[in-house]
Amino acid sequence: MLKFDDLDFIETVSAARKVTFPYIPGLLSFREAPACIAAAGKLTKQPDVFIIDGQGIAHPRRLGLAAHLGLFFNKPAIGCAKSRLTGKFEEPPLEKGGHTPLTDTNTAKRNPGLETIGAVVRTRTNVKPLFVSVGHKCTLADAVKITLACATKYRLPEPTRLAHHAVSKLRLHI
DNA sequence: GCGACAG
DNA sequence: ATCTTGTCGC
Repeated sequence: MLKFDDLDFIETVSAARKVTFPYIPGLLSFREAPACIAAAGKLTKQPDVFIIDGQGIAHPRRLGLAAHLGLFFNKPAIGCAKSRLTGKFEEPPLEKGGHTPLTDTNTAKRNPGLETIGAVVRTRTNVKPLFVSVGHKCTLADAVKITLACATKYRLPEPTRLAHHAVSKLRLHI
């Protein structure tokens, strides 16, 4: 967990769980959520917003890992995925901060038609964009702003980058 | 039936 | 995700 304004380190928590479900596109929550929930339960302070390595509502059924966890925690959550699961988009400008909408066809009888489900965001100039989407309790505009605010020198936002780093170190002890 | 497919 | 060497660009 990091402090939002200056990205100062606050704490790192982790949890190890045996995999009980395979990776199936669209069903990532069933594989990842248990460990995520266990780890979050160890936090000594509650975060204001979760940045999740996966999709929010940019999901075939609008319920990606970030949406799932946000609902479970009843906290704001942002889906920050490294690649696309569903939806169409135009390549965003190559400069950091450039972004285009991620759209998908909604087949629900309520509001059929094209729907914006996320944003394709360039978090670093000339580098592959990230797929940002609302997870829970936030707007897409804020999700993009927060993602960019956390992406300083690298492609991935700092919280995600530090988490990957922490996991790599933990795996050495196994 | 044929592609697409978060991590 | 993981395997895996050299290489391209700022």
